[in-house]
Amino acid sequence: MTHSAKHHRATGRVTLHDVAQAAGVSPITVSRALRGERAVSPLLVERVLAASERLGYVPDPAARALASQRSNHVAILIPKLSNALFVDLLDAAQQTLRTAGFQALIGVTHYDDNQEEQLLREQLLHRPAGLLITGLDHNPATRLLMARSQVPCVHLMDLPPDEAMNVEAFAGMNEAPYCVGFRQNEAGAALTRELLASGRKRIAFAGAQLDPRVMQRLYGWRSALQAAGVYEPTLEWLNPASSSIALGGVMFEQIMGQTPAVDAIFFCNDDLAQGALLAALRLGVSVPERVAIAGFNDLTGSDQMVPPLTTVRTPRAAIGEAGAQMLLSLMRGEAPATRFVDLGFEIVQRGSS
Amino acid sequence: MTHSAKHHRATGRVTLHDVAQAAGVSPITVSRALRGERAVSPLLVERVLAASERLGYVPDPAARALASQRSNHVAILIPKLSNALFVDLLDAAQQTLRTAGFQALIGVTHYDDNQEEQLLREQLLHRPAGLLITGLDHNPATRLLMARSQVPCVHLMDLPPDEAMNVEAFAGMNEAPYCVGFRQNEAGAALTRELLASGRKRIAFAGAQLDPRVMQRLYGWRSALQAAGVYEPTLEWLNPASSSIALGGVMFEQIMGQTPAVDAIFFCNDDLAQGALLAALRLGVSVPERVAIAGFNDLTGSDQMVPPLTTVRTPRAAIGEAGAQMLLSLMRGEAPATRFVDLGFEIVQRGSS
DNA sequence: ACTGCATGGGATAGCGCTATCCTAGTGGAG
DNA sequence: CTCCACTAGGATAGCGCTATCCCATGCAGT
Repeated sequence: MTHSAKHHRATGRVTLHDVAQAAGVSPITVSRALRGERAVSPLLVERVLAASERLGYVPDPAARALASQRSNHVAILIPKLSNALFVDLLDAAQQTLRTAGFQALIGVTHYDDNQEEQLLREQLLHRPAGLLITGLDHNPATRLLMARSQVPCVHLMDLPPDEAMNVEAFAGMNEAPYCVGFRQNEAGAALTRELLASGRKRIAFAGAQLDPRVMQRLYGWRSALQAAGVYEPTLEWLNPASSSIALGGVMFEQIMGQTPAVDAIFFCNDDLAQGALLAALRLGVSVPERVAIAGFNDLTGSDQMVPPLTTVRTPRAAIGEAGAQMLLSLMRGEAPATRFVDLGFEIVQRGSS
Repeated sequence: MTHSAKHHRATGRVTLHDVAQAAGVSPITVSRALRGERAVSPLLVERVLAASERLGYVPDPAARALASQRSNHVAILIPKLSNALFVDLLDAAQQTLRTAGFQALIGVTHYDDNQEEQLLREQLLHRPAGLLITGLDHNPATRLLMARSQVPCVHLMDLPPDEAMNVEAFAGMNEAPYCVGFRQNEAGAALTRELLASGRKRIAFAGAQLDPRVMQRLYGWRSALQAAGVYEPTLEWLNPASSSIALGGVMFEQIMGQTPAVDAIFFCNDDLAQGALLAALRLGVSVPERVAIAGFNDLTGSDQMVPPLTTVRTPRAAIGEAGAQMLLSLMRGEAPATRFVDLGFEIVQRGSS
């Protein structure tokens, strides 16, 4: 067996070695030229690129991961796929990452802290180059995993509440997290103020799932009502079950049955509100005359409802994209100008209020 | 530096070596014991498992992939995340695979053959252990990639049309594909027959997206109408745009405006049908008196519509799970009893027809 | 001329695992 | 008693890449 025969790998794959031979340089130079690591003379870079192109060389992710202790995977953790919100988030993030050459590893936590921890543990085995995770609150074990793994991480959807923006609030952590989202509480308050401005006095809040973002919206609603002096605990309707169109109908009936004086209902998610509108149709309750209905997120179909649903348009796709972009820059070792990106929200006034 | 110091890896990771030393066996024996490959004496297996447990050993997927040329990834290709159908499929498949220790790599093709090919190419670099792909028709380059990669593959949602079940139809391929799905054309025909049985005579078909599955439903509808002798080409309404609630409304108006004699409309997907029901409410067209509406897939909310939507319940979650299970058995090297798994469908008669 | 040091290239040594071949020990058939 | 499969373990050699150290060169400072 000659020396050159040694380079005919059994797998038939075109390797760095092959490219190096073809370009007349050493393998490490090929590696550096292709990755843009360290300085390589332009002449050699060109020869390497040409050879690589000619042979159809594609780096092996597994070998890279093993040698460098870093893969081209990015772990994405979201709570549920049954909520269109997270699907949009995932879609945008995944798309952005792929364009930059990264593969998304998705994990669905089902709003379960232990599952989240378990998923993170599994995904960290793949030495992901980055991590996108929904929300800011995770159990201590999860936080420890994230910190110890040294994997750059961006939190999506949530921003820390204003009062926590100061340094002390992150005393427990080494450094403040990177977040892309919007202020859920402000959005909740803004929508509530809008309802108040239109003359509604007894505005109920109907929440399901009760994740931290729903609770933030609740706090926003509560503060707006309190500011107007019309807050009452009986206006809070919280149901830990999963948010769905069907549940919206059920909650609507419940609220109308038990609190007839209510003149508006703010549902924490559009699917609930859509279910409420359909239930109203079924029951012959006129919206918005008898009661105004408002939702959150401006999901598909909300503009088509009868009447069209007043809601808050949330920039979930933009959050997915911007979050991915921020992660990409972190993975390049850059320090983003700001740790908190607030993409805002928009009140969409429609016929239901 | 002593010999034993050699085993203190820089990364701090617990390796096969560490477990081997702790168990007093060779690394390869640990590898075999943990994987269940070849026979290892029960005594040693126990010692290895104990040591592995004690040290908290977790195999490195990248090293495994490099050495074995096979990763624990499974590539999943679906057309869109904006259609709840595929999200449900993905959710179930991903869940099932994860339980078996596999990581899903998702790829969204956007119904684009070239994107599909490109995505497959990228995912094959990761040497996935298996592949789940939506549909049966792919461009030749994609088929070639699949064939050459030797990666076990299961096709979801579609089944080959009956007449193609014989061997000749797969003459071009080495072997027939593995499929888990249901007969889209039969479902289309069955729903149409149901509408006919309820006395409807002029049943329009409204299709969007026009992927192969929609076309199959169209053929089913067409054959049922032809069998009843009431087929007319003007009853076909095909729109290549993406299926959505809004589009359903638009198509409804269009159909009612241009073909007043229509007494039923079969929409190829529930989102269209939901949009149509909402449009009917807005326009004051009474359903089902003036016109019956039927959809397909029984998506979320269809049962909550006013009136509730008649539709076809399709077993998409079951398809995702069964497809993943079939793939798992293929990856274990087993030969499933049958290449085609038909999970059927169910007509759901509701108020809209 | 000598030192200092930045620059661009390569040799070497793994990353952590598995495929493959090899060997020593077994037990039954002839 | 020999021979031969057959079993259970191990030694060896990579998989394809990158981290790390090393060396040759060139050029400014004294």
